[in-house]
Amino acid sequence: MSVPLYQAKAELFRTLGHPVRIRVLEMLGEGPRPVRDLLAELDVEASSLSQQLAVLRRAGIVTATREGATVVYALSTSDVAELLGAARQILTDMLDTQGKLLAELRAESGAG
Amino acid sequence: MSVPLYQAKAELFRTLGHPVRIRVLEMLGEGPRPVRDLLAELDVEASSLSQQLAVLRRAGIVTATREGATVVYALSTSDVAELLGAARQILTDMLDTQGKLLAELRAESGAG
DNA sequence: TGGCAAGTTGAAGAATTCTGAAACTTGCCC
DNA sequence: GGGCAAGTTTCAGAATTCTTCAACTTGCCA
Repeated sequence: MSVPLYQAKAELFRTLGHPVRIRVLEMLGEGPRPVRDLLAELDVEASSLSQQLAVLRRAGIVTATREGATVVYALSTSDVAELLGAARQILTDMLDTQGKLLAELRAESGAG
Repeated sequence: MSVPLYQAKAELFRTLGHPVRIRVLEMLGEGPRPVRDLLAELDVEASSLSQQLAVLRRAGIVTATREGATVVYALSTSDVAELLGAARQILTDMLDTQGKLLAELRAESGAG
């Protein structure tokens, strides 16, 4: 076996662990986009975005296609959307639980 | 808004981005486990494992319960399993694609 | 109470990752 | 060919994260 699956998973998650990269993936989830568009929405420097795109490219999560002067990025697999969805699910779950705990605490201190 | 969702997602993924933490989550996916058991399967030092467990705890992904001398860990939400499943899906997808590309290349060089 | 097993915590140095600045390609239009 | 727009690459310093070692709790049992 070359790379154990759990290590590949860890690397995949690490690759996703950056706000700009997440936003890029979310935008690409709606369809391919030229770098220019990503840049317009992201409020980061071009070189910085390029770095993050390179990270995603190296990981094989996105593909880049040159069309004349512009470069268009796209998801390599649409499964990425599910991953992001699962993450959102977990986060809302956790926020929910926290909210309930807070409410209980408030109720207790009100009653006690 | 306190923390933007995309940033929370990035932090969540970053939290998962470590081989030991992945393996711990996979084991906990089968049910709660005392640290001792995790340690037995993982081939890392106790203090190192403890560090990684602390990362997962701080992120709210797992919970720790003391039972006498032993500490038992469990997933805070079973949604984590889906996240890991989605990751596996992406990886097998990508390996698959790569495999096909390799096969095509071999076919071409064989034919050419 | 002493001692051991089970974990956790703190800290320092090594290794990675981030960020922004500057330089470098490519393609296009004049 | 000259110049500009669109991206990428390289690099150095700052910030994070990892790993290991040592010290510290807790609970249990003799």
